[in-house]
Amino acid sequence: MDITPIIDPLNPAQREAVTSSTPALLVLAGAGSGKTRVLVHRIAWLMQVEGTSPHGILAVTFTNKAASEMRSRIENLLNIPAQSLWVGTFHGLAHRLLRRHAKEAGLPSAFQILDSDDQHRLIRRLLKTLDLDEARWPPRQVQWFINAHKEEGRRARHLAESYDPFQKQMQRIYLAYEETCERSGLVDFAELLLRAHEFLRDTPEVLDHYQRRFHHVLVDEFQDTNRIQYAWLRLLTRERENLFVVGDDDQSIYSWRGAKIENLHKFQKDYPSHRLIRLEQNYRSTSSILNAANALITHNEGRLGKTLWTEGGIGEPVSVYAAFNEQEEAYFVAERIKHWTQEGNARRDAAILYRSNAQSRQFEEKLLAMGIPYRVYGGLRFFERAEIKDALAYLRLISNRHDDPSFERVVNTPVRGIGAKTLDLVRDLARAEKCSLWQAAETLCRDAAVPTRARSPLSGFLQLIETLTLDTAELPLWEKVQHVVPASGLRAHYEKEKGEQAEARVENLDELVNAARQFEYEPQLDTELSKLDQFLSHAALEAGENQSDEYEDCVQLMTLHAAKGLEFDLVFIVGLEEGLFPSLQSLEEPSRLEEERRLCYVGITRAKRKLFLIYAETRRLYGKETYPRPSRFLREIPSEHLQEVRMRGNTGRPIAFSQTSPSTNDNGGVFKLGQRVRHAKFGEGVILQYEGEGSQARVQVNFAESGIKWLMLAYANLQRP
DNA sequence: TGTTAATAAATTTTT
DNA sequence: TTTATTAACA
Repeated sequence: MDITPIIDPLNPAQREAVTSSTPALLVLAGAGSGKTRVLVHRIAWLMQVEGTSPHGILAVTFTNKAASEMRSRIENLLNIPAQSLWVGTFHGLAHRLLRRHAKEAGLPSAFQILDSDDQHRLIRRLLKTLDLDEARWPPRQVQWFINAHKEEGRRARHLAESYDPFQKQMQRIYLAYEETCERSGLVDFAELLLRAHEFLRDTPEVLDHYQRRFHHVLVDEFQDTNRIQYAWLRLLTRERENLFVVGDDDQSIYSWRGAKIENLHKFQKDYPSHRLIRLEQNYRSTSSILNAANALITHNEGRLGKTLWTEGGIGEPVSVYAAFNEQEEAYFVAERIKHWTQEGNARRDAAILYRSNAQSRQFEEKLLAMGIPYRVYGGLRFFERAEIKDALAYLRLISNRHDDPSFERVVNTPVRGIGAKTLDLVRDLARAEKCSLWQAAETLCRDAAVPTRARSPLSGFLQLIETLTLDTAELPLWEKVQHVVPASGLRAHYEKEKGEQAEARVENLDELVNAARQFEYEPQLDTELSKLDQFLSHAALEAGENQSDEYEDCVQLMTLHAAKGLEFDLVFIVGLEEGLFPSLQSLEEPSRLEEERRLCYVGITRAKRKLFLIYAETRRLYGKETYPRPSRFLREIPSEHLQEVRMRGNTGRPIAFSQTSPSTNDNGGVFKLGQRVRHAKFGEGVILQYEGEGSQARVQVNFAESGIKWLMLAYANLQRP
């Protein structure tokens, strides 16, 4: 057998990892060091050389995108379909497991999945039912409470009795939430993992089966695993220590979502036979860029340690630009991108990375004004759109009458005269009888004591669902969807809605029919689950694309988080200011600050050829002018790795300067707007504006300690700090 | 029942 | 500044 295609494209460290005879392996893979390649080639090696059946391999990722990329790369490398291989996300695999063993795991066979939005709505409704004030028990916080406990493996009944009334109430809500989900046959994201874990843990014969079955378990982005995910991996591999993980502690940026870097240390303890291999050769960036990244990340403590290097050249220096304000920041970036494309480069190879989504606006405006096509990542995905979720809710009710969140969602959408009063009756009864909203509604419709004004629209709704069910019973999935969209009245409802968005909504509803049609051709999960139920699960588990116009050559705008795993020739990291990046909320806590630093590290290592680090001297934030200090991350990179740039064809005077004070631009060229200065008495500050000329020139300075003051330039004796 | 005015809040988001 | 939510209103 020819193993050269598996071995040849690898460097020594990669090769060591791929061919290791030790099954427990920790691959510390730096940014751009070829971690996916190692994973893919490892799997190929196991199958082709060690003769492991594809059946015996489990590969786990975090995103659907990563999973499908891995699968297709394996297929390309081996030139065979990799269907029998279990490659998927933690949630997808847990889902698969639970579908297979639904009964044994204590779930109804047609259980459905709640996404975060559904969960949030359910919690809000629950609070109302429990007659709790949302101001005191904010739904987001409740959601966080529940998910955090589930991720730690704790159910409501496991929580210790608390004397803190707040805590106590939270626990009660958690318990009630669990009951509601149970009754409605619903499972949230965290529940998928928790349930799968409990099931394996408590069902020895099944656990034994999977332990035997999976000869090798491989995990991507291991630094992002949370506690329950680790426990799940541990269960499957504890007997044979057959766990191969790839990760990078320096790129852990999701601890706020429960990711535990500690799992890397835990792995080392729990798998004593393991080997550790570092992938430090970088194939992405110039050494200028890597130097900056390496220097920055050394400011973090407790790292496993790693230094990226490259055989490639020095490349262009990393540039730092101090913009006057956020407008000028955007102008500068747009201008550079214009030159970049004029030099014959593609727009899609340029990216603007920011800390928070709100920052995208100014860049969009400038790019739009200059006629540069761009694409903003993030935002609602297809299956998360309100109109799509409405349609799915009808479909869910067709499949399962007791799906309370779906009932709530569409019982009066489109409006059919079922008001708050009527719904309260339904909810109260459901609560009293501990039954579903559907059952409660049925009972009420038979109850002569209920006024007809309330009864008839309600029974109309029940009738509608029954009719939809009957009418679509024999239809294939896509025709079911095609039938339900208009017959539910949703299409008409959105058609008569006004605004530009409404049109898109109707289009989306039509697109849902296409999505269903496409789904019909996709490979089946091996269950007796109806196609409809499979489609609904698919919709929850894979929320779909953000935007569609991927073919056009566009500048890419996204958050630093969204950029993880991507690479671009030209990268701008913008808004490098204290309080913005690092974010205000992270300044107090060292551990959160370190995460911000890792985020910056991730950003820097996205750049292949040229990197700009940009901050503004003045920034309008929440409608107020602020005078932030440049980010500490800039100071943490030694200046020999950085190069300050000024606007092209401009002797250090920002463009905005002439706009702000067109007549008074002569102060000897020493001071400019937004510049930091030091005053003997008032300390450090920033120049806001000035007026007058020569000996009459006055400047307004915002001092950190003393506030905003006007000073005569001639007497103030301002220094550059 | 849907619209409007006031008020509060304000990261990051793989599933 | 924008955005979401809520209370008051027609």
